[in-house]
Amino acid sequence: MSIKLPSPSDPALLRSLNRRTILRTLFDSDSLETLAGIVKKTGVSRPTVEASLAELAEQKWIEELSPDSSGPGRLGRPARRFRFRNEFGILVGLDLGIHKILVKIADTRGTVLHEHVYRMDGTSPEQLTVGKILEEVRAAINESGHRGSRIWAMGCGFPGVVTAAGVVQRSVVVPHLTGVNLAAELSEQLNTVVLVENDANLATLAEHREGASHDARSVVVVKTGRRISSGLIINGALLRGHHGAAGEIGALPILRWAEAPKLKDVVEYGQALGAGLAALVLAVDPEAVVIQGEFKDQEAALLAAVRTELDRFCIYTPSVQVSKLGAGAVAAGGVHLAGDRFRTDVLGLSFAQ
Amino acid sequence: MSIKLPSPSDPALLRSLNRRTILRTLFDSDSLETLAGIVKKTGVSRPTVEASLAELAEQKWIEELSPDSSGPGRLGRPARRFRFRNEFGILVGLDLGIHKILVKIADTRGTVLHEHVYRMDGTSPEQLTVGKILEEVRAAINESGHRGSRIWAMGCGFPGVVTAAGVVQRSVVVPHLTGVNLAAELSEQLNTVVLVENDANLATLAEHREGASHDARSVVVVKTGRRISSGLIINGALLRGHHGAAGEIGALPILRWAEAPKLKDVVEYGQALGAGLAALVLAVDPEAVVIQGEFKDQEAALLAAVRTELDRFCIYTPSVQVSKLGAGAVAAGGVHLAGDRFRTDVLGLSFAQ
DNA sequence: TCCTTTATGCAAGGACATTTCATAAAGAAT
DNA sequence: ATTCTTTATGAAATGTCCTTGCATAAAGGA
Repeated sequence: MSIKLPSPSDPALLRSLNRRTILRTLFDSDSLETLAGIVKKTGVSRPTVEASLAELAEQKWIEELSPDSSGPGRLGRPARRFRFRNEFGILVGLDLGIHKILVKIADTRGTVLHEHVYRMDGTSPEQLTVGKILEEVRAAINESGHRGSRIWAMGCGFPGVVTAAGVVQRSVVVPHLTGVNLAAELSEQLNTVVLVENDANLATLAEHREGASHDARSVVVVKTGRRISSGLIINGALLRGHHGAAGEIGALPILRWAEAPKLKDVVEYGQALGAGLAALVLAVDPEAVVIQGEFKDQEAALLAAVRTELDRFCIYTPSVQVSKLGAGAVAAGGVHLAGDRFRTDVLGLSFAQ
Repeated sequence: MSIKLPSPSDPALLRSLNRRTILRTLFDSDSLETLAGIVKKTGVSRPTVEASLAELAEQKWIEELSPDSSGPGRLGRPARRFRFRNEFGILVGLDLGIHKILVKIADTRGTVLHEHVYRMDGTSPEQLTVGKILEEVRAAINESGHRGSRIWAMGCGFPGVVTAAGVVQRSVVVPHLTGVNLAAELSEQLNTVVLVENDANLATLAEHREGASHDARSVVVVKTGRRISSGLIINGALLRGHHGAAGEIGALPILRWAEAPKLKDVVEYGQALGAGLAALVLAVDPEAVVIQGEFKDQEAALLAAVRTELDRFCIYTPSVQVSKLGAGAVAAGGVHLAGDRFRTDVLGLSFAQ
């Protein structure tokens, strides 16, 4: 699936590296790029850029558009223009739960093109099967008009502990899936890379990429509700933990009593939350803390209570915010996970210094 | 200081990359390597290896030894033999405290060649100045017989919070150094890269590299004593935190009361420690927990108490051990930090897939 | 002394990248 | 309409680096 690089002993490595650089330049650029523009941006010589563009166009990664000579101050011979074909394949983000299966279809840049949801009443968790998941994913793809498109990667949020390989280790809400290799089964049927991750962790990833803590290097995200859990971003990357169980702080007594919060007690709740988080904040020293949950007009009071408590215990109190992401956070995180994989595989990581 | 790589548009990149591969092969190999052996190991063609070896020898990174034809089953023309000149420069590890300044001098592989200690009674912390530090480091280098050698990097453990750039942010034990840019001042005088890090964090690094949790991907290390603090290894790397204050869990009430533990109360102490660590273990899901401190024959009782408490709260209880590293842990961590920098700069990171 | 084995020396050939000079296509000026 | 200026493309020459393949060197064993 991933695109391999030749070894350093093969001169073809240079061509591959340059092709990547150029593809990445087009990927990163919102507007169109001209040949001469790429030469200037990358510092690579024109003949090389030209050859790479030809190869990339042949492989359908990019396409050449007709030259544009319109516009006022445009002097000289019109430049050849190119664009990244972000519709070349798709990414899938998936939120698996007992109340809904939510599927997001995105282009390779991560822009969501279509959303599809299948709702359940939550009383029959055994409805959630590999077959049902496949059915809804395929329905979503068909609705989006991408039947037959290549799926570059799929990121799935699952309510439970999942190993790095994608095997369900344990789940309180859907115990019948324990032991199932979700990643392998979905991967085989959909013929793509499937990444399965704890749902709270995926929501954390979404928070980091497009939410309140956008681009902070290290973030603690706390999900409140029936059960409290958390997720950690460390150095810009999601922390999975040794068993894939990082973030499961719901078992803590200090936080457990606060289940099912009443809005009247929001200050008390905030105090408990702050005290519970203090250990984590002191240990990790994050840049930001984000709280996910429904607080309506009590938001300010909650934040104040949490901040006060953190101030009491911590050396450095991070920024504390309430999440603005809604019910689509987990699936959005799935799209990000898939997009990360796509960029790693296809565009390559930054060059090792 | 660091060795830069040409851009991918320069064919010389290949040569640099191959030179690195070959240098790393010699660095990683304990015994001597022959030319033909390197060819087989790396897969690079012989003429290329030959050219790279010649360049590396010219730059004094490696040296050629006389061919060795002795030995029983050694048939054929004797191979040319090469070795990495691990004495080409040195690494320095430093432990700065109010009771001692400990300096470790190591070769570029991280093997400690010499230790030097300057003891203080702890009552006059203002003794610890940049000038005094320099004096002891220079004394250590001279004693080790490496006067004039190039220092590739120095890693310093400091009792306080230090920014990533090396500026002392706060320190309870040596408050007079607050605001001092330790890294910059030492770097200028010693003409080398200086990395300053919290001392507990450096001890954590040492624990990860040569201690009880050797090579675990994620580790929580707890330092007990007058003041409790911790360090985290995440994905094999030390967690600094946004302000460089990661691990300062000593401010927690649940842990604070346990200061100055009496050995009689070791079970009670272990329970408090386990309860305090539970939040961290649940959040991070580490592979191992290591406890540093003096417990003598009470060790087993302490471990049992901590484990019991962790079992009560956690989903997955990590392995819990007591540290075997002694008073030299911080300086050892400094050597590792310096060694990491050396390997990154000189040998390069693994090639980005 | 000759054969086998292991290793080095050297030349030929191919892939890439860069620089340089010539040509093409547009707007602006005469 | 023609010419000039600007911007961009086309194509050839040159050099670096790597690999393959053949010849040579240096050891032990028969």
